Amino acid sequence: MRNRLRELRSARGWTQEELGRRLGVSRQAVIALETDKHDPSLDLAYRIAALFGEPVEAIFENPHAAG
Amino acid sequence: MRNRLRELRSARGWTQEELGRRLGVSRQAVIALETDKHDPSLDLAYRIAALFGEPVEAIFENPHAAG
DNA sequence: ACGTGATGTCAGGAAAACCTTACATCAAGG
DNA sequence: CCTTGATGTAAGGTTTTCCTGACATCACGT
Repeated sequence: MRNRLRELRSARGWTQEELGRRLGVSRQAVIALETDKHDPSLDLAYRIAALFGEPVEAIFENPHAAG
Repeated sequence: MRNRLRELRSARGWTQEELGRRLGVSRQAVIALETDKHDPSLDLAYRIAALFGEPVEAIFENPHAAG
């Protein structure tokens, strides 16, 4: 699922390790998300949205969105 | 994670099996969500939101929400 | 040339989200 | 009483998400 994670992270000058620390996940998990290896759990998606102050849909593209 | 799945489903008069069919998951998956056995994947959460025409955050309570 | 930091990959494992099948309960109707 | 439909539980298996640890690369500064 396409996302703006790398864009949002580097806009804040954070490393993948720093982002992982702030989200409570490993650096590998961050890499897997940024490189589209897999999708986040809903709970992790909510933590990411809270951290960046944006709705989930604004960060992770919804492939089932209406319209 | 608390959610309004059962409320939204029964408001439409659907059975758990019918909802599972519309979402492309098993009846057990629907039960597990409604009874808080586990959280949906982000992709499934998006399918649910699209089906009911509401944002994800309006269906699944975000425990990390700001404010 | 050397070391350091950031990124990515790989291997192997743990945990959570899904699956199917089977069985129990309980309400409503005939 | 009996059947049927809706719901829930349980067991066992697959797939996906997330983990640690090790290693390769590449840019940068000294």
